[in-house]
Amino acid sequence: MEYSIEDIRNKLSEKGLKVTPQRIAIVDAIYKLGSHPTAEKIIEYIRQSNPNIASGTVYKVLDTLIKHKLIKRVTTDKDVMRYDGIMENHHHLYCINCDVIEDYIDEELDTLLNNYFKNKKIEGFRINEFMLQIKGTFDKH
Amino acid sequence: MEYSIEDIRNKLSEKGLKVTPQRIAIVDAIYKLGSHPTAEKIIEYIRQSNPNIASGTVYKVLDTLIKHKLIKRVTTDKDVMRYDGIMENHHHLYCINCDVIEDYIDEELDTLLNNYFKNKKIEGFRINEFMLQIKGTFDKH
DNA sequence: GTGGTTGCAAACCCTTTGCACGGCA
DNA sequence: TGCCGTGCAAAGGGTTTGCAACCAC
Repeated sequence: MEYSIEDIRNKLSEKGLKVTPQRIAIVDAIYKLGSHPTAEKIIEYIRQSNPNIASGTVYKVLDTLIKHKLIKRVTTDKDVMRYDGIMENHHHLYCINCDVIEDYIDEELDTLLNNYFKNKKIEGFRINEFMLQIKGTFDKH
Repeated sequence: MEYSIEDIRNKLSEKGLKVTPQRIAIVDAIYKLGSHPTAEKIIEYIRQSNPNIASGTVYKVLDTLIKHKLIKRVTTDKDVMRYDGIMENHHHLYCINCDVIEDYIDEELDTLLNNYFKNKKIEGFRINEFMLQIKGTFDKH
């Protein structure tokens, strides 16, 4: 992903959020870490350059970012939360053996699903978005 | 879902698990409660008829049932775990406003996805199964 | 200036663990 | 009888909360 700190500042102020060093560092960490980090990984990364950040702050900022749709939570069946900086609709590959989660972007698939549900309504339910979870194994493991 | 206690006893012993009242009660609770209950809901339900069951026991049994593929964990972006007694491949409808999760069974969709990924391989990844998460709102809410 | 943010530490809550007792095979 | 499963209570660990100090705007 290509981005600059200035981009992050802009994203924050567009949402009416105060631009603080902590918030910049957290968004930056999520982008840099890439692989759907846990809060712990984010804290660990930020403390390299900013040892004084409080973990409570990180959790609060993550919540704020989610509320303002700057990041998403990744759904898993584990009890630690993971975060995702990509806001465009996309899908995920889950490894059965380890806890790697990779992004899967496939516009052809999106079209297929959109067309399918354009005709096939689900009674009593209004669809907002969908996300395919693909479980399997990475060859490299 | 149609089932009897005898069915549950059979499922347990088929997997080589000892048939205990607690295990029967837990599987029965998941089937009866239906709507992807949390551990807390399961405990609450069972205590109506069996007030002495320990919560530790419930968690241990749930783990055992998952390991032996009698139930599944439902993936969410919340920090409480939820459980699902349906083992056949199926999808889920997630309500954006509340925490209702409903099953969505659609064989036509399964066929569509299977055919799509029969041709379109994902490089470096071997697909085991997929599950579509459909987010939106229920009219009734 | 002032209201939103941060740091800190304690509280929370769901889940896990250890161990002795109990009950299914 | 042997061993797996249960109850109990304590520990664990990720996340949330309260409050005073701070700092973007």
